[in-house]
Amino acid sequence: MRVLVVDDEVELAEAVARGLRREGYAVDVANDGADALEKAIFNGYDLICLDITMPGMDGREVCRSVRQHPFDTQPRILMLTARDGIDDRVGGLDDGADDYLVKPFAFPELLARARSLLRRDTSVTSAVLAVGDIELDAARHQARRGDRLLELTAKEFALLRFFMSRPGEVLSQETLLEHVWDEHADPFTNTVRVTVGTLRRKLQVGNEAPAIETVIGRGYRLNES
Amino acid sequence: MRVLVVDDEVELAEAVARGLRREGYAVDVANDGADALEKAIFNGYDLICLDITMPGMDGREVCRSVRQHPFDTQPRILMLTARDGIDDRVGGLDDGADDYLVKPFAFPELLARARSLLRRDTSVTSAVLAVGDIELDAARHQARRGDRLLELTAKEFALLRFFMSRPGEVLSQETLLEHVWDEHADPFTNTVRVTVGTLRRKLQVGNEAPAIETVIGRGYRLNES
DNA sequence: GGGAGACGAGGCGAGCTCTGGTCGGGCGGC
DNA sequence: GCCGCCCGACCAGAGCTCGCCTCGTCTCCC
Repeated sequence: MRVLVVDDEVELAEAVARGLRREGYAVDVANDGADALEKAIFNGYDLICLDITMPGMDGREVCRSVRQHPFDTQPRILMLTARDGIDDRVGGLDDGADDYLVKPFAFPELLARARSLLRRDTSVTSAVLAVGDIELDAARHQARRGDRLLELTAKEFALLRFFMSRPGEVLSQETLLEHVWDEHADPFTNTVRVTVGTLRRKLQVGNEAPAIETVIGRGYRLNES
Repeated sequence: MRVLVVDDEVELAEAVARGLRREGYAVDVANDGADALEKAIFNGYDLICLDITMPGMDGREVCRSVRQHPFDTQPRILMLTARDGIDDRVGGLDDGADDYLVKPFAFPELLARARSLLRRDTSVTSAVLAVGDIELDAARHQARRGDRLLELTAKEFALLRFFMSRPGEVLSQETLLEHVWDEHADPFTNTVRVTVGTLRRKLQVGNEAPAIETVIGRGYRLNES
């Protein structure tokens, strides 16, 4: 899971980043709003921990801009606010933040919120994903290829969802590991290959070309047709 | 779609209203129970977002009054409750609310719930909920499977009702705990598993596939057929 | 041009972890 | 007291991961 930590207090941002890295997240840091926005758009994160009060472009502005950007999947945004003034908190949610945390906060609390946001079912945001003749309903935890209902495990389902959120793109094993597996995943594992393998087999129709194809040396790609 | 937002925190109510208007709803705001009730009766809404804790006439009271009014079509009611309050959510559902949202909530989540409530054709408000051959009469506190009357405890009943309000959806243990149990529930408890287990047994017919199925790693799902 | 080695990917099966199911005891409210 | 509810403990099984082997391709060397 990729996380961006944004705070103009350099020390604090670094401390939070260290803590998150210890938990196995891939973390980048930005110290002002402009930098944050650029990184957010360029890199694409799963979660952004965003301080509200910053000189120049403040957190709320960043939040609004991020929300206007046409990501395939919008990052979750966790606002960090110094005051617990209703204005800030409400304003933040109004700007499209998913949750907020009042400073000073206990680190485990941030962790808990982060986990909960990342786990939160995308049924909230989207109904049914479709790529070619593959359909995926997150709320029902059901996927089908044509008429055939697919029996997928949780991992396979998560993997398929990730592929379907980026159809046609080549996704490296590293990227998949980062986004679909959480925390502590061993970078030398072959579990990605195995899971891609079984998913591919479950998606197979007759002896058509497989929906997920291998791009040797680069990764895998879900065909859009 | 007409929506009424009720909250004594003026700022919060306005923020929610703005967000809903951006989505194309026609939104009115009330800041106390009496005003809310009057508007509800005179204007007739499709949805009421109703804060529970208000001075004077509180949300539950408003809810009960609305439910007693002979509308052609009853509005859906989405209760907003404070996490640290002592509000009994199960009791709240008894007052006739259709769903709950715990403050602080992510705005997209409110939107999603609103959409889902407005889409839903069978709601808790109708006298009898029915999914497949399972029927549940909220007013009488009775549930039956086919001809057989089910002997359910309060918890089991509340759980079944929640499942029946979201047929086909996969509901995580966390979600169930949040909606059916109150906020003091220990997040590490296994009471959800136990209660789902007994409910499942009571719903069992011969050796058919169970009505409530387990989606490992995700949660439980009430089959629609 | 042919063969061998290296490398990357796929397949299979075993072990382990972790989730979920069940049972029984104890606590608290009516 | 009784009943419903919660909790701890134990058990079973599914699913995840890993190691090892195979297969195919590319490259380098003879």
